[in-house]
Order: sequence, then structure tokens, then C-alpha cells
Amino acid sequence: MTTDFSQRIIEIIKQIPSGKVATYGQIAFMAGNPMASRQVARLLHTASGKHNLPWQRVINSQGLISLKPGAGFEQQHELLCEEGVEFDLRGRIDLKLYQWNGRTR
DNA sequence: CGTGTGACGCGGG
DNA sequence: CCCCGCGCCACAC
Repeated sequence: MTTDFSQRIIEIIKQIPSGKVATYGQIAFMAGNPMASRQVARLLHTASGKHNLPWQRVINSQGLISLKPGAGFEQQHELLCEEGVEFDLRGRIDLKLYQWNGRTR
């Protein structure tokens, strides 16, 4: 049985617009638990496909993809590129430009 | 029930 | 920039 918290996280992620990204901490904060960024990550890892979530739009606070090469990194990079998100030479995303403010949707 | 681990975050050296 | 440590939460052993 999914908890309300989990459900909220799902809903929030669903709201992230294409071309924008959000951080784990940001989502946890919006869901009501600023310290549950880990839970957010875990939830994504497990139920990303079950809810048709744009999991690729969730990255860490450094603007980096938290997945390791060969474990989804490429796919996430691909999907984001298709949405217009750009990466710098170090594979980092400029949050100033692409981070979802939580209002636009 | 203690311990380790992880798609995390933040502060410090 | 890198490496470490600590805090937090859920889960597998």
C-alpha cells in the first residue's frame, strides 16, 4: 500500500514540465518532508515505470545525473536532450536555467 | 534488532 | 575539484 507521502511524490513528479528538471531535495521539500530526498530516490528507482513518471527529470542538487554509466545514465541523458535540456562538458545541467520552479507546469 | 547500503544533501578541509 | 563525515529515511540481511 502506497503511503500518502509516496503518492504526493508521484503527483509532484508528474507535474514537472518537459524541458525542466527538479532535484530530489526539492521534491522531498514540496512533498512535505525536506529530509526525505533519499526516499524520493528510492521511490523513483522502484516505481518509476508503474506510474509513467518522467523520472528522467529528477536529478541531484549538483545538477548531475545520479545514475552510473551503464545503469540508466545514457537513457536519462538521451531523454533530457530530447526535451531540450542541455549539459555542459562535465555532463552537468545548469539549474539556473532548467530547474523547475514548482509553479510553472 | 543491529548493520550495511543507496537514483540524496550539506558543510568542511 | 576531490574526498570525508554526518544526518535522514526505507529496506535487505
